[in-house]
Amino acid sequence: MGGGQAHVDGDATARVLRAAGLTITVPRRAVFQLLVGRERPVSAGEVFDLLRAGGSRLGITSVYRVLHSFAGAGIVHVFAGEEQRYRICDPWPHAHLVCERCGRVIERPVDTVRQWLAAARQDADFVANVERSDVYGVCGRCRISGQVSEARRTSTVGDAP
Amino acid sequence: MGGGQAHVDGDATARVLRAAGLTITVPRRAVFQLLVGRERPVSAGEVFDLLRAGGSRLGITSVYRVLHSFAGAGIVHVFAGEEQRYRICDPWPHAHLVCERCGRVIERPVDTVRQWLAAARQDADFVANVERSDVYGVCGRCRISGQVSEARRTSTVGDAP
DNA sequence: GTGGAGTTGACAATCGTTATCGTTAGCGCT
DNA sequence: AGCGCTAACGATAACGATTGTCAACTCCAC
Repeated sequence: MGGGQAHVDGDATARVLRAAGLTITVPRRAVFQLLVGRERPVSAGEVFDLLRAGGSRLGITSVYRVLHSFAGAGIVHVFAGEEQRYRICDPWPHAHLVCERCGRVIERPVDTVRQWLAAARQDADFVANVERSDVYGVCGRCRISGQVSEARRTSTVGDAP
Repeated sequence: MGGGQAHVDGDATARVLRAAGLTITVPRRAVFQLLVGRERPVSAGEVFDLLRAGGSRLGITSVYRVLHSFAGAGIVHVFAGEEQRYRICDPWPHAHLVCERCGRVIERPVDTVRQWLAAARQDADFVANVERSDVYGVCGRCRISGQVSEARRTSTVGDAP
């Protein structure tokens, strides 16, 4: 236990929040740090449970408020479903590829999907908003391992540092 | 008031339901006929309200049950969101293009989007499930008219025959 | 350190959806 | 056409996720 990369990103969190135009508060730091590094989106309830388990006193109402402020500032993406799930996302334009097996999300720059844009426009006179369109499928990891897990339904602890 | 094409499709409805392996009941006929021909998905609440306005005594519970049976049989597609919305869809493999302006849904055969499949697979080692991935964007009609309506949020009466 | 605006926390209310259960109706069979 | 079994229905209550309210509390500029 020497030099310590313990909470080195404490300031990085502040930097992200400030850049997003949000004031820096304890709840926002807590939620952001819980979200950072996770591949799978988590629900508000999961955020609440995980924070409580970690000793936080944050209320469920505040969890929702914080997540909304993040979504409004564009630093998290909201995934629709029976319950909404949240995940930190990059500031630049990108598409979301959601694995149906393991639930993890892959972000790819919009440039990559220009072919789809072109095809849709030509075929259906439709200009796709790739950033808003979550694409479901199977990621390379799961295709290889052929696993069966349900994902997006089971708890998702143990995916972030 | 002559020959009458009044309820000519009464039997067509029955044919669809039977082909889907569902028994034919009054509530299922009513919901199906309300859904048929609509470009925009409707919520369970809207189905309920519209049917009630039309004199039906169908309960909200039954609306959900009927919609679920339709979804299970594959004759409607469920659109995720704050509230779920339902729309009749074709039996063959297809992608859904959802207009963010007017809310209408365009179906395109899967073949059309093979390019996207290929691009995603090569770039992210990801095999897209095009049938499950609703793509949001702006349809040709709205791009031309440049209208501002909210859609998917306002009531959607007056879109089906 | 102080003040004011923005944020938080607890509680209650709301909304969409599902479970329960007694009643009813579809439909194969006679 | 009538009978009976099973599936479907309707009303009500329950449920879970999300939002509204409002007093107490922080963040941060001064």
